[in-house]
Amino acid sequence: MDEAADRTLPARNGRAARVTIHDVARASEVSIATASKALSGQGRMAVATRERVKEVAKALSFRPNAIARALLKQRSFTIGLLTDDTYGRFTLPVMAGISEALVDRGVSVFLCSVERDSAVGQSHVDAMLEKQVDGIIASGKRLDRRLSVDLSVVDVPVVYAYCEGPEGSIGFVSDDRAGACLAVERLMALGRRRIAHVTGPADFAVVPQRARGFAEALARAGLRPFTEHPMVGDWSEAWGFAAAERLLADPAGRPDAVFCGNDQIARGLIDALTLRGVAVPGDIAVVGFDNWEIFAAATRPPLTTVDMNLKDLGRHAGLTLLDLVEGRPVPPGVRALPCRLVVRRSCG
Amino acid sequence: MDEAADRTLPARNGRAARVTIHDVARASEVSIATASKALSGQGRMAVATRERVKEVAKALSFRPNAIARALLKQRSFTIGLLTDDTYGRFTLPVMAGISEALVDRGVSVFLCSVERDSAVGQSHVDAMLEKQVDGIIASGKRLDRRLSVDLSVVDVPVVYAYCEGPEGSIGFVSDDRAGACLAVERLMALGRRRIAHVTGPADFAVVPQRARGFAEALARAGLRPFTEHPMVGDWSEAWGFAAAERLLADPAGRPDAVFCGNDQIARGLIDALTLRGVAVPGDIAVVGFDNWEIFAAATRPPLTTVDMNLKDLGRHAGLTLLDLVEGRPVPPGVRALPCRLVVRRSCG
DNA sequence: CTGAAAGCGCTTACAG
DNA sequence: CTGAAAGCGCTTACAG
Repeated sequence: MDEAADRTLPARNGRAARVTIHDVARASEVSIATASKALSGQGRMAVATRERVKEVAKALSFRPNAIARALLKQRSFTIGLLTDDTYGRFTLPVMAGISEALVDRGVSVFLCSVERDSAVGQSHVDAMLEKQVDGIIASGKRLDRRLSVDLSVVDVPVVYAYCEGPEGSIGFVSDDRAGACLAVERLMALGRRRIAHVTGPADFAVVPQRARGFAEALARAGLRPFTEHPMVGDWSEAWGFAAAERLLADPAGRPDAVFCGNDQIARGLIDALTLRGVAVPGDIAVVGFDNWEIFAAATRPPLTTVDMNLKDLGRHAGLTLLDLVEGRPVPPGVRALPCRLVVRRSCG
Repeated sequence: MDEAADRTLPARNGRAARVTIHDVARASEVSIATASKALSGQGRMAVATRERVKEVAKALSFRPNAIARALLKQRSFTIGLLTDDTYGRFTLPVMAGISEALVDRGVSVFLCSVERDSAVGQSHVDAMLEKQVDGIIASGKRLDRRLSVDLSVVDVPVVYAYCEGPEGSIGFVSDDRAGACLAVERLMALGRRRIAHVTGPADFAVVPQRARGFAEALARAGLRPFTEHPMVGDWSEAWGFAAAERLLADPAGRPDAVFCGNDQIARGLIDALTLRGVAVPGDIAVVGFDNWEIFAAATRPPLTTVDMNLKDLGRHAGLTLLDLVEGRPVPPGVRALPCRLVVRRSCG
């Protein structure tokens, strides 16, 4: 054993050769089959032998070669994560949730960004499949967009996270309609009755969803929206700023609250209100959507906003993919996961 | 061949069995050795045979098993990317650059976030090593912080990207001093002479670096800083806002330009100036640092700022790791990569 | 020009 | 209780 522990390892390309189960077996004076059984904890064997092998393995800093195991077991304990939003704000928490859920079960995550060019994206998917990923998670920055790569023919399980998938696939999205209800219910609970909705471009699926939650929550309370239709613009601070000015200019009177389609719009709107001497939340309460900390916390006053729980969404996607990989049945369909309201000072 | 192409593949766990080089060989009526040689493009062989094998492989959608190859070649074409900044703004472009540089060479990237808890982080590193990564890139959100895991004993090459490494390691950082010079030179070229520096906490390494660039550029032009010492606060809009008010209140007169330590500070400062009726860039020109689009482009007026070229930094780190993996010598040391100035309207 | 054999590092029935 | 053998899918000398 001592001899084994300090024998000089043969050089390999300038680096120390890895120590294999062969080395462990030799130093423990057992066969590699026995060494394997001892280390895996499987089967019955003399306790003394098992302990001895384990000690030797430790002394040699033996690290089992997962590649060899994967080849044998036809399971790599590796998944692929595709995203078309490397810079973005949405995929990041989703990724973190996926990673967190899987890394605990010994599964590692290949990250791969598929951008506009679908040929490049497809070749990345091919690379993942060659590396024998056990499954793939497709994630994106828009609920209503597909990735540019075709995953329908892939022969491993696929789960979609914050991303549109084909008919009959398994996916997770945030329940933006219900999230919008939370926001509006909060405003109403504070006594606000003249509530406007300033939001993003109507061709984003989330826009009508959030607008529906807004309208439904008001309707349940017997209220009508402050403007007949939601005020639609782009997702920018500039639009929020402009929307505020439009609202203030209306001779028909002002709203006492605004539910914004995202935090940037809310930020711009609050800035404009402040510049015009309108108190937030005193005169007009504001709620945003996204809980993008860097905006929500920096707004003056800090912004109450809807958080989509994207990390949780990622966790669900990861665990569900694991179910599929391990053969547990999962019914197809898209699950909408709940949002939560994060209360800060902008709504009183 | 036809028979092979449409034979039903044996089921494997409910899914289609993967087609192996065995299947290709059988359908092409050659040995697997020949099939391998045909597909790899290596060695001399009858052109007709090679073509036939290739066609069969295509017809069968043969996808070589990279795991088997990795086991044999002792090279996984996989690297590990560690970061302690899953949510953050810095690691993202770095990651994208790494990925981009490596994916083209057939190398896939395991993403792994190591947070506070170093025990968990270490176990992630172990998982990567068991999966036989060819090398590791450590990246972070601060140039002057180490990751919580110890990589000095790891037996694969390691490169540090926007992250502090141990003595004698190989790393890449941005040249913030030179970046600051760019900013100040621009302001001086526009005729500004009374230039202040409002920056972040002095215990961030980048703060003295940027301050040094600021001071050096001024000194070269025979100018002195508007305030004797840089104005130090935190990295927030709120601090920028407060700093503006302090500058305006000074009876000794106003600066005609401010170089800010980051874009958030610049944003807050510009907001405050605008509120007080000071024209940007007319009365006071402003330059930021980071080029965080979501701030820099949304500022009114849009912000001129220093971009650290982080994607490029990631690309360098990736390619350098590849050099090490493939045995090309790389001298140790930290390389500071150039920044670039992105000109928008805030500096005229 | 083509194929049989050995082997990468491991696990798993099966025999002794 | 322990070990010999087969095999995961591939590549690479080497022999024919």
